Amino acid sequence: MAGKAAEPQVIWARPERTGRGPRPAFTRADIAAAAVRIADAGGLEAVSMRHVAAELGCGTMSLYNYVPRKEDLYELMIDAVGAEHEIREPSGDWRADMIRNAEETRAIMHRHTWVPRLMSGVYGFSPNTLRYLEHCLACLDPLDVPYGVKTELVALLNGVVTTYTANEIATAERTRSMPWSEEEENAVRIAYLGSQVATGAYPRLAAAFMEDSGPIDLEAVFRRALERVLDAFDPDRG
Amino acid sequence: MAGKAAEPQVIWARPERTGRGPRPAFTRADIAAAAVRIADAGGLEAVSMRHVAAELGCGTMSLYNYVPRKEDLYELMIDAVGAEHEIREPSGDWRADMIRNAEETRAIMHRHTWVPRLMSGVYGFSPNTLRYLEHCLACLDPLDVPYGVKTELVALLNGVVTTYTANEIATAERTRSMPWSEEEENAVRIAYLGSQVATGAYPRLAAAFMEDSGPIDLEAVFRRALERVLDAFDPDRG
DNA sequence: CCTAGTTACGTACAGCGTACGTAGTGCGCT
DNA sequence: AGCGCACTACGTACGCTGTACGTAACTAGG
Repeated sequence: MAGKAAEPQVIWARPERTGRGPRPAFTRADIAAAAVRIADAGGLEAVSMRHVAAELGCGTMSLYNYVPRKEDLYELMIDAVGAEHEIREPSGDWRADMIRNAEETRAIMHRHTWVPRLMSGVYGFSPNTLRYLEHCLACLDPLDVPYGVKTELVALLNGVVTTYTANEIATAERTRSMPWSEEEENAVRIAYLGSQVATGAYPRLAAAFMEDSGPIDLEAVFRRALERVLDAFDPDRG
Repeated sequence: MAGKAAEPQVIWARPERTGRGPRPAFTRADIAAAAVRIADAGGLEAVSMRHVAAELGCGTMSLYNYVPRKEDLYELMIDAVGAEHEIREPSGDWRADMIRNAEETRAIMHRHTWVPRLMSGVYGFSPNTLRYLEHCLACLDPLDVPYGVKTELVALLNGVVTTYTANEIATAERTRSMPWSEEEENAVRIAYLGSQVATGAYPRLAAAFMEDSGPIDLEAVFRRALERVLDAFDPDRG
């Protein structure tokens, strides 16, 4: 009735090549790599259909043969960085393996600081995501709980990794984009926080800031959070 | 040297009114409320400076007197929904109180589905955010650990709430924006997942899907995740 | 009272996603 | 073998975005 309609919305469900017509000049991997390159160099806002097309050396609208909507380009990008996970044989120590996975995810996100911003609103079942998920479950083979619990562990851990790393990146980028130095920015921030705290409305926040006002080791904070989550699933926790 | 420069980057650090010149026609709260109204009705992509100005009944560029950059408008929006947290006297049971806080955050996000997308990349020290943080610490008064641990608990819990709710919203919106029904979408999705799983490359994912393929209770999944996180901090855990 | 700093806002510009139309190409079917 | 159709390629154009800049009106501090 309504003309076209009813193609698969999810890019992974549509075949990369149908066999009819001229050979496509690029693969999805080519396109994803170009977009990733641009995002790494100029941030997520530099990723426009025009820029990606230019990077590939083709007309802007040609891109739409491969990527029906820009949102799908994002999906390709997430999948592309997912390929950077180094899948290795599980060691038998599920805690150590999961920590390694989490640290690797964090490293990937620090390498591609736009990833966390894309994580909300992405389908989540790209080939490399599935590959990584399967790998996590393999690492959890020694843990004797139902698969339902294992998937909850993976979801929880990934969530923590994403939010923690997103925060690290956000604060880092904020200070980077400043025309002034990091010290100045921190001074302004502390001054503001101090002025708020000084009103007496936030006594516990004030106490918390008093407790440790030195420079914080983000890596250590991250590690502690991981251990906490794993503790919650460890039957042998002491 | 370079002309202007060096105004506070963070909107909360600049005063709402300086005392000089004509009385401003709106407050920050007015602007935030207008933006929230638009986002609730038309999604985050409907929030443009022009739309917000029109909603307020003023010229587009007048908005820039109040909000130097669009990013700051987002900041106002996050603060505005933060006001929806109902701060009530802690009960003495920190687990119950924190679960209540988390459920309330989840409810707010479901009421304003654009919140999770804005959480990455926002400053995080708006007045209402500080208020909420202070409240969480107050709820944790009965827990006898250093403030450092308490703030880590709050951060971890908020992270979990955000990612879980973001996922719920993402899948819900995906099926809503379909021209076809939810059943059809699910059929396509299951068909795709099934085709992937059928390759034999993901045996554990296959097993996990076999284990429970019925409709899942998202609320219960969320609750379990909360309990897990709280377990990790509970000295009295059995 | 004067004047500097503010509010208000119209205009303008560069860039965005993408609908649409047209031309060329090569696989699959008859 | 060759027809036809589905595909690739891409230029043009439209409506929208954020916001720099200039101008006019206004008001509080010195």
